[in-house]
Amino acid sequence: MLKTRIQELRKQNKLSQEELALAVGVTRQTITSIECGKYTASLVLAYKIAKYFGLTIEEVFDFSDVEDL
Amino acid sequence: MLKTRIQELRKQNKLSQEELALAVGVTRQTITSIECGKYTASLVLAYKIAKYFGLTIEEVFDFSDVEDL
DNA sequence: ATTTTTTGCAAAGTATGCTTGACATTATTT
DNA sequence: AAATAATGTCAAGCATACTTTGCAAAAAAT
Repeated sequence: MLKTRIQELRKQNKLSQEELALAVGVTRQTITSIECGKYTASLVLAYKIAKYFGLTIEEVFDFSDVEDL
Repeated sequence: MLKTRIQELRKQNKLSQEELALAVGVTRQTITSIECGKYTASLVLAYKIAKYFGLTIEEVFDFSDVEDL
């Protein structure tokens, strides 16, 4: 499962899960599940979250555990 | 549906769909479907494809049509 | 021109992302 | 201390990513 900086970024910006969810057009449970590692965000959702924080996808999601090509 | 530069990058590198598929660990049909816009790649697959070409996700996938936040 | 490689497509099935609704626990506020 | 806000979780269901097999057409190679 991918690690993410979402929780860290959210707290830096004093943002609740619900506010972020609303901003990127998903439900709060979706944000919770991604933060807690239940599943990986879709590409479009990953983009929306990164853009919301003014970052790239690679800056928000940690791909270091993805098996080598 | 997201536009991608996959086909363009593949041809620049003289790579068949099957070779790319093998390299990133999916089937040929998955590459075809993504190139033809049948569906959007998952986040991890998007990363693997971008990394294969030595690019970032944002350089391979075109998010300009994703609705504004 | 014939063979071989590459590509597009279709249908059925499995796996995973996301929703809805609801409840319990932990912060935070007053 | 009591009320409110924020978070984690569970289950059922829908939507979409991906697989498998197989066939047909287009492109490339011989």
